Amino acid sequence: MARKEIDYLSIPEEIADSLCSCGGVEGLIEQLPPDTVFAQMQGWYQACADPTRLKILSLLMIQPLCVCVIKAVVKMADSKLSYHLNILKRAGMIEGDQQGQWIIYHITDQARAFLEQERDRFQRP
Amino acid sequence: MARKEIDYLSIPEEIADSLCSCGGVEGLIEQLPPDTVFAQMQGWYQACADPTRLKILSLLMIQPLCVCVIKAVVKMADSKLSYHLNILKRAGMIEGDQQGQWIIYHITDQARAFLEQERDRFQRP
DNA sequence: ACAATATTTCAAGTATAATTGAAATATAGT
DNA sequence: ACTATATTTCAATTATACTTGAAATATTGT
Repeated sequence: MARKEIDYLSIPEEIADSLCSCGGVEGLIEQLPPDTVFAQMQGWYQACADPTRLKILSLLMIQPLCVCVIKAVVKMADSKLSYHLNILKRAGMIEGDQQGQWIIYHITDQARAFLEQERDRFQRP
Repeated sequence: MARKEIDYLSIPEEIADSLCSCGGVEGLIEQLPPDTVFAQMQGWYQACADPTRLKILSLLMIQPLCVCVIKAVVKMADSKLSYHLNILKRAGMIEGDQQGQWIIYHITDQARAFLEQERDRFQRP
């Protein structure tokens, strides 16, 4: 029955063979995680898909910082920086605590673990 | 000298202290990777920032597949699928080999390593 | 050479994300 | 209460990414 399904697709033999042994197209689909997982992952990577935000995360790996210091490093308008901070916050990558007049951002454990893993992949030739 | 720099920013004491001991704003900047690294990372995560593309990668983790089988799984128009395949290809996450009439895509080692790491982070509650 | 299938490319339209500058909020010090 | 500083929010614009359908390319079999 999986065979029928594969036949009418007309595909190369090698692919057909291994496809058969994993249940055809239906078998492949069953092996995939549910779409909710892809949606979650997409959100996380989207938050990382910006050089400014990656720099901010990298910065907060060093130590927690208030917005004005982050701003002094990344050199951009307040509102722009705030926009990016908010995206990182919504993604669960940073958290901010009001301390007097200032808001001090720190990186979350999740994000720190992720970036430590990723550091090796991107910072070694 | 780092002290002066920090003073005129007006920041909370705790931050100022640790900032001082790491060379002020200049010290922070020096600890960051060069911008080229952030650009590279950005490209990679951007390629991952789409549920369709994540599904395709997930699929190719199982076995190499021709476009028509991928299409049977993700259920979308040829041109749309081709667009996403091209993005993954440009990012160095998949490669395609013409085999007769078909093009068979496989995931690259880099992408496989990345997704194996990431699987743990997203597939365990 | 021709027809059929697989895949990509292109141009136009639509949707989403990023930037900008002004206005709003919050806190601290006077 | 008033001023100054820090940060965020908002609405409008601009830029980028995604989608669509038609046309182009490439390969195979006749």
